[in-house]
Amino acid sequence: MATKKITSLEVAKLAGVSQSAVSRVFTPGASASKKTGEKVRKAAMELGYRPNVLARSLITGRSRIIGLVVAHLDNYFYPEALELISNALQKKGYHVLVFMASKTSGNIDDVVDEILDYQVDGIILASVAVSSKLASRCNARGVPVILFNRSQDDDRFSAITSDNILGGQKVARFLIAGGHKRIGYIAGSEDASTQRDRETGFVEELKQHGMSLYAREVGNFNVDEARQAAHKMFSGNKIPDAVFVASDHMAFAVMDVLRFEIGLKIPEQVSVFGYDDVPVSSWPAYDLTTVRQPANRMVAETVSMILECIENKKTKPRQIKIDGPLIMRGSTRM
Amino acid sequence: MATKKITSLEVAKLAGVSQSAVSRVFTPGASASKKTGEKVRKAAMELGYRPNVLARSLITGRSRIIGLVVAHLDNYFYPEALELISNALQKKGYHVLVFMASKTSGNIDDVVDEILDYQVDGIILASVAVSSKLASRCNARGVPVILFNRSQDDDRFSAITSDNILGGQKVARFLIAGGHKRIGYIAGSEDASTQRDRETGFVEELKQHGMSLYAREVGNFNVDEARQAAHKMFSGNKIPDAVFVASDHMAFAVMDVLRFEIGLKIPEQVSVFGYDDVPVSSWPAYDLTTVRQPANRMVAETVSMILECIENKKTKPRQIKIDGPLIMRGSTRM
DNA sequence: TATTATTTTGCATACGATTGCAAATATTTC
DNA sequence: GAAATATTTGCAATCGTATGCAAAATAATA
Repeated sequence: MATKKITSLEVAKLAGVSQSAVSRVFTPGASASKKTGEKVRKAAMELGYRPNVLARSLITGRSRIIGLVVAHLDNYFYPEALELISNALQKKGYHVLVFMASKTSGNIDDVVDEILDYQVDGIILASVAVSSKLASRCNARGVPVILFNRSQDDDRFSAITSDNILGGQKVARFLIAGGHKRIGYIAGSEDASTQRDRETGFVEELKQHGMSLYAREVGNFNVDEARQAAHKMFSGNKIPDAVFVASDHMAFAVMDVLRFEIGLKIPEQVSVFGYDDVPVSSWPAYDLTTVRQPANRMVAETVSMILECIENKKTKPRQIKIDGPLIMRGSTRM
Repeated sequence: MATKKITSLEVAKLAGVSQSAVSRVFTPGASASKKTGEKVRKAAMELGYRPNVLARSLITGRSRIIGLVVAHLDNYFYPEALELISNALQKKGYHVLVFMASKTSGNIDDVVDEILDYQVDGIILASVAVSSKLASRCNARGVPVILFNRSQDDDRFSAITSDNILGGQKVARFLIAGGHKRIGYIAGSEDASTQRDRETGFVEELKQHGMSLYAREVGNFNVDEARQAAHKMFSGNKIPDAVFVASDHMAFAVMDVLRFEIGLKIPEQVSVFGYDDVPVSSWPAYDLTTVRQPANRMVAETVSMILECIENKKTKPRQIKIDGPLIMRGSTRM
């Protein structure tokens, strides 16, 4: 097998120019005459030459790689986000190095270290929390970090989320307007900002109307735990007439338990409200009323923010909240 | 902002050794005395030094990056596979650079060129077909390419799939044994090997029993088209009593149409059979009988295969088919 | 202790590109 | 056509690390 590497030097020889000329032809914005441009391009084509991105990165200090840490790929909000992020970055000439945080959840810091080893130009953390040690390490290296769908008090990071507090409020208003009197809540992971904000907005709006949570269980953004939570919440004789579930993904499990195990009619006996608006929510089998997290806008903000930080190192971190609409479907009565 | 890069040279100075010593300490299998090892590690820790993977790759010629091209992330088989692949490779010290093929479907070749620019050690193509031009380009560079969940006649690639022909056969046998007389099929993309094989096995087994397809429509592995296909297949007065859908993802759409738009009972009036066994299939709302694609075993084979190819360049490409069990649930009558 | 075998270490080069600088060309202006 | 300006080009250094080679240090053997 002819595993020879084609370098710019060989192209240069064939084209009868210097190696630097070849480099310039392939470097946007460098000066090269039309004539050499053609000669070089022809020779490159002939040899199948393409610049070595790694070598280029070494000298420019920019790898055009973005590290993406993602957990919870089982929540279908994330595959969608991943696809959007990757596509958007690809369009800007960047590429995504993925790191899974799910199985290695304990040691996010190690994961980030590995990412930094690749000299990434930036890091996107999707639904992942970060230690402050790690924060300063990234800061020291001048690598911008953006939190996606998670926020954090640490103001060294930018964070893009939907407006979870407002979302929670909207859900409360909607359920109250629908005449529900016994409203339950199934929480996500207590340490997630999304969980906290959704619950805060929800509970405070209930309070505004002189109400409070009728029941509360924790599902940890996990299908099995959500299932158990539903069982607990609906096993006694004092059951809610509505339940707000902190994510669609959990809401599906809850609906299944209510319908097929407890035997309750949705929405006649219980209204179920989700959060995310993943594709499955619109499928007739669930037809779940939910709050849309506008993935495309969140991704657009994330990408433009990280590129801005890369271009201009002194960009101040910002926290962006994007409002998402209520999507009314059949799992709630009005 | 103290954006200074810590290089091996600085560590060397602090530790009072040569730069090569530092390099050796961080290169597994290189000779360094215990004493210098300690000195270097201490200095490195103090400065927060970590080797630059890119610089290392430049000289070793191995980047420890695997390029992964993936389409159809909306089919939940793939997020799962992606997670498994990434985790498995991470464990072996490799990392995954993702490329989306969905939106840029026309120009897979360009995508692969971009991948090669990063000097990846190998490429995994998930449900993506490849031109032979591209094949030879990868071959010329000595970069192994593995097809995941897709096979191809071109014997320059290894391919890992489930045993789709056998799977199709099993489905046919099961449906026949269940006493179904009018059996329909909703196909995936005609150009996908998975689609072809599933259909081939299915139809041939029907033939073995003196039967043939009662109806056939194409869903192209796409929810909307599957929906339309279901409408077409079940709109006349000659409707099937069973339908095999080439993927779970499409099968959900078909079930929704049958139940909520046509008004048929599953499985009393129609049996629905899927393929993949994605997590949603086991959810009670669908409870879909299906053929499991053993993602974990497929991934294990894929990863060990690609690592083998990387270690030993002259490994011959192989086509591996992995048998998957029938998962019997409530969407089919026996 | 002297001698040989083994490890460890530093020097210098290489990987494949980019880029500042100065020389060489090409272009414009008078 | 000569002088002044602008553009192209090649040379050489550089990015941060790995590694062959020979010298130095250490360990093993007699």
